[in-house]
Amino acid sequence: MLFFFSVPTSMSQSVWSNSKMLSSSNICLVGCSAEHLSSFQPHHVSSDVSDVSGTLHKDNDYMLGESAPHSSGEAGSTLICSHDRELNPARDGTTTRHPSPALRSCDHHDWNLNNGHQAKRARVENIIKGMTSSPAMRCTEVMTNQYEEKGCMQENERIQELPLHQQLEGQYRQLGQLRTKLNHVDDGTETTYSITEDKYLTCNDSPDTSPSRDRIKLMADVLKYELSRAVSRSVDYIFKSIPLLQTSPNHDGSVETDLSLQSPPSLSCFGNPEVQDPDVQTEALSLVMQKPRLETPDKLRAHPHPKPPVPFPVDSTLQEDVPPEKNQNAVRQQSLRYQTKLDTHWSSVKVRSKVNSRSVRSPQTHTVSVDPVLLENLCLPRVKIEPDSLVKNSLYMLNEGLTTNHLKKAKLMFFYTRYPSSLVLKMCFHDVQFTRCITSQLIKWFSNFREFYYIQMEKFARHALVEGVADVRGLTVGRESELFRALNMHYNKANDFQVPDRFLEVAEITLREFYIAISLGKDRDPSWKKAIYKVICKLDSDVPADFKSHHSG
DNA sequence: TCGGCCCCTG
DNA sequence: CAGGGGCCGA
Repeated sequence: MLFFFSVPTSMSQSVWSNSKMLSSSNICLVGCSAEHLSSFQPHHVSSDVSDVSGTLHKDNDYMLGESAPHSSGEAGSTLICSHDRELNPARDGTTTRHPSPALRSCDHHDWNLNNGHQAKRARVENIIKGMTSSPAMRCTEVMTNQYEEKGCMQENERIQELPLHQQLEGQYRQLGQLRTKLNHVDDGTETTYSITEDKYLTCNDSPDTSPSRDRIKLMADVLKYELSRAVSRSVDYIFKSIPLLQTSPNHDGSVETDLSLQSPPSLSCFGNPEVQDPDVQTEALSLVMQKPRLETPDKLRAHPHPKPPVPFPVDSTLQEDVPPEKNQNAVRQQSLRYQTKLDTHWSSVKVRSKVNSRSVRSPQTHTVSVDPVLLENLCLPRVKIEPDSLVKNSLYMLNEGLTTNHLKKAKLMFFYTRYPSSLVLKMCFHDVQFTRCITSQLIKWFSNFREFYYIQMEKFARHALVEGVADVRGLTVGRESELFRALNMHYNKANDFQVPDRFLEVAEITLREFYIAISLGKDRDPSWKKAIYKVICKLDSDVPADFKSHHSG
């Protein structure tokens, strides 16, 4: 049963600060179907549905009674607000990003640096700039770097003299070559680069069309790939160049290195707080950073890169002239070096607050002082390296961060659970190494999902009131309703997932809760939504076993 | 103090 | 979607 209690406004104003006052008016919607709410008519009720005692616990006990199958109720569903187009602001995803003027500025690199050290610095600066500039800029720079590495300078210069759209065309032609090269490199391996996915391979290269969304996607994917590689090289560079850069003998004959204090200007963002706010930089890095990507022996053989353009010191044991067996050992050894260094830092990392995120000089000798906050923000999972499995599946090992597939999966999970417990998250995302960073990101995702969900609910509820919907029974959520379409577009954009009926019921309940609350004028209370959250959090369903199986997507 | 959540902002 | 601030309960 659903009970309504009359609660003075003055009480509802303070319910969250004095939660015990309303403990007797606890309204439990567990097992409450939409029909219970359907009898509600705002003009008949002078009550308050606030139950705000306690917090929105995500304990599993709110699942009780929720796993029973529910009738769809679809037959009776009516189309609510379907005539209202302005409720749904354009979110069709067709927005085309206009080519940034930055696309033209490919020529700011000074690739004529006649000295290897300067070239390295220039390269690092370009990468850092690429991390902080616009996506289009980054993409162009990455592409530029790629082709300059391949001796395509002349082609780029020719392109830059063309009108903008022709520049893009030209770059896409080059992109096609890059794509071919990447496909060749990735032959026979299952990688995370969406560039190798079929749908991107179908990208046509018709020269007379403006840049299509597929092409932008393709560019973005190349960007991701290249950024990932570049950052990987950066980490490698840091680790490998520290002794070269900063080794200074101590009085006792030991060697002390400190990147944070003496890093070269081009690497200042990794440790020099005076040049760039470390938080800003780590923020940017956290968006693009993946685990240092180790190239497999196959890749190394298939990609005999010319040495000069490689800006970062390459482990000599990984050069292409090394026999494959040795390369495997080299990969293993390099991975172990990463692991050792990362573990060294992780074990000594004490999470510090933002205001204390400056690099600190390690008091120990024989250690390297890399800002632990940087490492923390890099979302570098602790790598458990199994030597035997390393060579077999190094790519899997390197792909422990959250991917777009994980995001898609999380969105689909939202159809079942709006407030997943960390246990559920761990069960459903068991293919990722759970660090605090990963956990926080997943929680944040669901927080964002809820935010969108409740915003839609409030919007449609308010519109129903404006439209003069007098009876809450007139508020239903069917698969054809605008509200469901908006939600489905957000969480199931590809529309390739059968949304459970239960979600429609929960959505309907939520919509009615908002409608009731607004009609009662409860939205004058700044915390009026919390009562609704309290109700909705009890309506989570169990996530199907499929989500807990071994494939993430 | 910490984690979780909401809210706001970009 | 991510970052950050504020709030609250454990």
